Amino acid sequence: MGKEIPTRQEDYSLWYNELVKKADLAEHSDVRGCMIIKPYGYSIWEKMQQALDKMFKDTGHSNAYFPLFVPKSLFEAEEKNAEGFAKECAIVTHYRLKNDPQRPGKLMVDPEAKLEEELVVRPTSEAIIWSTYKKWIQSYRDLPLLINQWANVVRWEMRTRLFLRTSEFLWQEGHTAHATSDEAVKETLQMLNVYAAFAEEFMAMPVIKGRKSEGERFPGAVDTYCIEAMMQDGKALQAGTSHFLGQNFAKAFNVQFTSKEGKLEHVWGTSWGVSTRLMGALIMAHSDDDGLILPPKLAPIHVVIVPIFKTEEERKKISDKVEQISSKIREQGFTVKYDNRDTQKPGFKFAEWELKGVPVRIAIGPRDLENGTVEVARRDTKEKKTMKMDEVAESIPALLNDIQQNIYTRAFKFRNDKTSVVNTYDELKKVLDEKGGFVSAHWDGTVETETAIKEETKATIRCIPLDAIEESGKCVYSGKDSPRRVLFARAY
RNA sequence: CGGGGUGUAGCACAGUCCGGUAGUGUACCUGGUUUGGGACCAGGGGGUCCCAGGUUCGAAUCCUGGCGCCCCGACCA
Repeated sequence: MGKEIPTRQEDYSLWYNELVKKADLAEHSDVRGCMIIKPYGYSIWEKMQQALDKMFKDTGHSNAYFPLFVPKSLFEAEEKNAEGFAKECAIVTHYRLKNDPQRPGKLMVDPEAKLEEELVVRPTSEAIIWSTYKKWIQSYRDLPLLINQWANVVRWEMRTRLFLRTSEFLWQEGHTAHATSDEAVKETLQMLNVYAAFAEEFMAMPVIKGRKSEGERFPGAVDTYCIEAMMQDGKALQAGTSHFLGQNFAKAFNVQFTSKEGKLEHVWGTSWGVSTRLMGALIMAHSDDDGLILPPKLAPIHVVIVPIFKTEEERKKISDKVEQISSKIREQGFTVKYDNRDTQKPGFKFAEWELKGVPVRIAIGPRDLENGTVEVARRDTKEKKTMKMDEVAESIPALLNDIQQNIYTRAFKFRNDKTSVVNTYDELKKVLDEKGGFVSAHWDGTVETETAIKEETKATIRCIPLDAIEESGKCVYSGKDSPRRVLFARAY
């Protein structure tokens, strides 16, 4: 990229778009607000999927798939949910096109093929899934029902941004049903913890676990929990949510079961999801002015090997050595890319793989052949060192581990630096304007105060941290009593 | 939907005020020299100048009307 990470919001947006494009991750589609995820970008998403999917299975969940279309009447059943999404729904009204008599060779919607009932393209699947759960659940023996779906959803947002907010996006949505409220709450928190663990261990991105305020709650949920991350421009990003639905959907869709005691009761629900937005989080959490930096645990390519050669003979000699090194690295469970293209120069390749965020690069040239060495460069610090050729392969696991740790620590420090504690409204405004980041402040717990602060400062309550200390204070806005601090930030 | 910007080669842009039939960089192709941090030289291919209509001998350029995209806002579990 060759530029400093910009601080102005507008410049940061352009910088972000350029990075996404140059690192070969994704591009805007000609289709309104949609995104084309390119093979390299998709391979990172696949790594995320694999890691998450394993965590879901380890906690007892199974995958299933439900329809893309939700009949409008089903969609309406849970009123708050329907209302919350109504403004951003794509709707199918017809099922056929026909030749346009006015314009030869063109097609038009066949007015005779109007659907009796419109189909909503799912913005989320609660409705279609709970209408199915009604059929699947009769007895406490059918519970808990622990299901996850990998799918695409459509939300017709006013304004879109690559990965962070697109009209169509890929995600996973878990939907569970339980016999008791306690069990459902436990599930909600368990999945929140799964998300936090994924963000921290795999994405090397520290997150704050918390509960959403009433104003930010998922429509139809009793309680919404989230993980919040801090991006390098000082804005917060909601990286995942887990909802305790109470009996709202069970009642809306009449999902009842007979308990051990023989009583008919409504089940208790949860839903939780993360999306390709995590890709945006990954990019904005770690990139530098040379491009993307990938945590080794999500990198599709762990090590890239670049040969430096003048003659065909040299290339062959290097290739033989590379063969030995890369097979030793692969044996340890890592992926190696040998970039032996003779169409690009080494310097070009160095820059290209750095842009794509490959954690480790090994360069081998004639000088190394002579000395029995290689040059090893790490992406996170751009540090280079010369190593013995026959020792490099076994040093890789520790190096990758170190990179994973280092970028986590770096992001953690950054977030801490960007977290402020304030006690007055003036301080809150000042910090938001000058420093950004999370601001910890007392809040009286009312929607009115939250809305007023949002309107005046553009900052929202990101969450009420789960580990917030109980301390009595005065709301920075209203001066009323507050039992604990909450986190404010401007957010994506 | 408001404010601002923009639409010309795959990409990034100049040319538009002042009308004369399209250019630069990069990428691409060919040949040669190169190769330890984004190579160099020479040659070459590539365009409905967003769309529609109008003015004019002649429109990328002027006029009218559409549309798209970008950034900021509004919106955003």
